[in-house]
Amino acid sequence: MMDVAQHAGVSGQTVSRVSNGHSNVDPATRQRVIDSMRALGYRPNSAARALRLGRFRTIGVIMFTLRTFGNMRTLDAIVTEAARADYSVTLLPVRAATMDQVSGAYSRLSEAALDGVIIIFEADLLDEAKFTLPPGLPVVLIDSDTGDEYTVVDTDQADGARQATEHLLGLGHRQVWHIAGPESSFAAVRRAESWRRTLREHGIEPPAALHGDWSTESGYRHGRTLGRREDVTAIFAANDQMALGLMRALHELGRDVPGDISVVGFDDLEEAHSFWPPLTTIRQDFDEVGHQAIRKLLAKVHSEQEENEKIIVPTRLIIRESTAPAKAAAP
Amino acid sequence: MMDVAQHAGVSGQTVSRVSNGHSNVDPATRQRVIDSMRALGYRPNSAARALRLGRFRTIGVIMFTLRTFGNMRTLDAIVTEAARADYSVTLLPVRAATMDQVSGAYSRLSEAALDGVIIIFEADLLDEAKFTLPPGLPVVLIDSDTGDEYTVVDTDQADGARQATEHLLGLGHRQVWHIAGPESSFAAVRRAESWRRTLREHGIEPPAALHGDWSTESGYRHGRTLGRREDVTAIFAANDQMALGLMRALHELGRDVPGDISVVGFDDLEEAHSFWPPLTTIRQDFDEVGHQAIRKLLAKVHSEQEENEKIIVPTRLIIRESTAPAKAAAP
DNA sequence: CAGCACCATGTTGACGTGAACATCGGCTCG
DNA sequence: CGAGCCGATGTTCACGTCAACATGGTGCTG
Repeated sequence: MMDVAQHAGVSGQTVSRVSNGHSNVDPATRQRVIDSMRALGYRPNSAARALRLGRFRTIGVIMFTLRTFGNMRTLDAIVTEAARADYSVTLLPVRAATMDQVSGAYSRLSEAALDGVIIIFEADLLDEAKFTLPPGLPVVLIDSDTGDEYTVVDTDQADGARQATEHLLGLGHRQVWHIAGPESSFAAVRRAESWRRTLREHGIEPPAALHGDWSTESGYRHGRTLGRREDVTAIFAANDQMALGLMRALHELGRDVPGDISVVGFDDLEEAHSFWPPLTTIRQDFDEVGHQAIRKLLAKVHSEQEENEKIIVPTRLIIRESTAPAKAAAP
Repeated sequence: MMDVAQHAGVSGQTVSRVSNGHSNVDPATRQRVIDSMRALGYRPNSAARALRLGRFRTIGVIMFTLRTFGNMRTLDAIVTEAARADYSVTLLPVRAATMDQVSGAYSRLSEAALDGVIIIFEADLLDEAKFTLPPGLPVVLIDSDTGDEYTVVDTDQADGARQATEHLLGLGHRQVWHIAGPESSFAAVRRAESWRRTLREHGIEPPAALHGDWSTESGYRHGRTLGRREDVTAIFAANDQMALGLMRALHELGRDVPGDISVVGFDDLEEAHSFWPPLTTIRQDFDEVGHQAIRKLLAKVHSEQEENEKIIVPTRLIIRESTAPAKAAAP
């Protein structure tokens, strides 16, 4: 900075003012400084700036894996939204649920240059991790369980599962089976609970849920089982990938979708409309989740005095060709 | 830091030594300092540290979109590998190819606290962007075009396309059609070129490639066209998503895969093995790409004196059920 | 026992920036 | 025409850390 100042024949402070776009600088001087910055290839040192200001203009995102569609889309939305506010996003991966890993993330976290963090995290792991979150660091949780301890942005999983189930019931199906996600997933548990509740509200006793692990493979496995049962006519899978595996199993078993069995997924993958048949599913609004998460987090960062709140982002049923009215039942 | 020093009755320097794990500290003193750090909730200030050391332990990743499978997997690998070396990863999204966006990325980049950047970027855009890359910042390119200007980690697109094409020819198909990616994509162009070259090497004059935009939708569109042609028996799609859309179109047209038409994709999506039918495709080793990119970048960061080089990561044909021998041709 | 090496710890200063305050000159207004 | 004000610019200092050097004490060697 001093080099630029000398080159332009001004003081360092004036350079600082130009580089921060402050008002009280003579246009001629400003131009001279800008030219000098160009000439000398000056880049402000963000470490010094952060040190001086106590702010980093960076937020951290803690997540287990990038390999799921939902996490990726959420991250994408967060990054986009953060960039709009001129914040950078730093990724803090946590590989596994071991205590080692969590404290590893902690040591990185505690040293990281962050103004706040967004956590996309299965609930049960948060219990271990929360002890180690640096105090005073603003936090927003996405799709996770918590008391009033944090601000949470939450997709309306329950309503999505209800819509899926009622869609199938509305088509005349007498029972809806469910391929759930892993029991360790908060989202999966809520989808399963809502499915169960919705059936009961319609006077139907739900069968046992089959638990998968979100993978197509697990959907396929359960599909091999369900597909052999003549009484199964409607299946709600807790995500699109399991629905895909499920449909593959049904194809192999010669069961027609939707002729024999209707299938609903959850997520609305980019590809879902090109599955065979195109998949009826529940669309999540990841962009909105990311948007709200950043909005709330930055509010906390700037004002220090934000109440914790819970934001619910709605889901929407997308009807395609994998669902059809139930065949008339034998009287 | 001074608070901790006072609390432990030592000097700031000793606290610094403890916090950096330096050797020459009496175990008793070290313990006292650690206790004080705990008691006071001390966290080292990374801005000050970065200012002092001139290093941030952070690398940037510039990319257009997180919404493609390949980018996501590559990013995942980069983050994992960086974490292993105790580096953080900051995302620098560039939305569109407009000059506005590129200079926006530049202003963020030039102010960002980075030791180096990895660019996952279509080639033609790099031309505009390269002018604005801060000089002296170590750079590694992934899957992009360049002279010797940068170090590049590159998936062996050409060999993958060759394997796909030869696999189909080996099954007895007389011609292989190709649904290519957008012409603006370097990877797409190389796959298309290699497909063309491979056919010529086998004495076959390639038909015109059909250009999609990587989306299932574009695969579907071209599938509607190709599927109507009786002479088409083998199609190589430049990614799995287009292959998926293609197969949906073929199903709709009543063409059997692989009975009537064999299909090969590229990428090996997590879901590809559950497509209907399970997709024969080319697997890319994203983990290796991420690993090599980080390795090379950190080498540059640490030694300043690294030659630019080009690393080629191999691809592999995964044979599933979407390809079958050609029917015996009429004599 | 003198001399010296070595270890634990303390002191000083500089990294680059921007807020707060200081200064200086010109312009307005009574 | 002088007082006061305002805008442009300069000066000083502190942010938290760590490298380099300084200090003082302990123990070993010849």
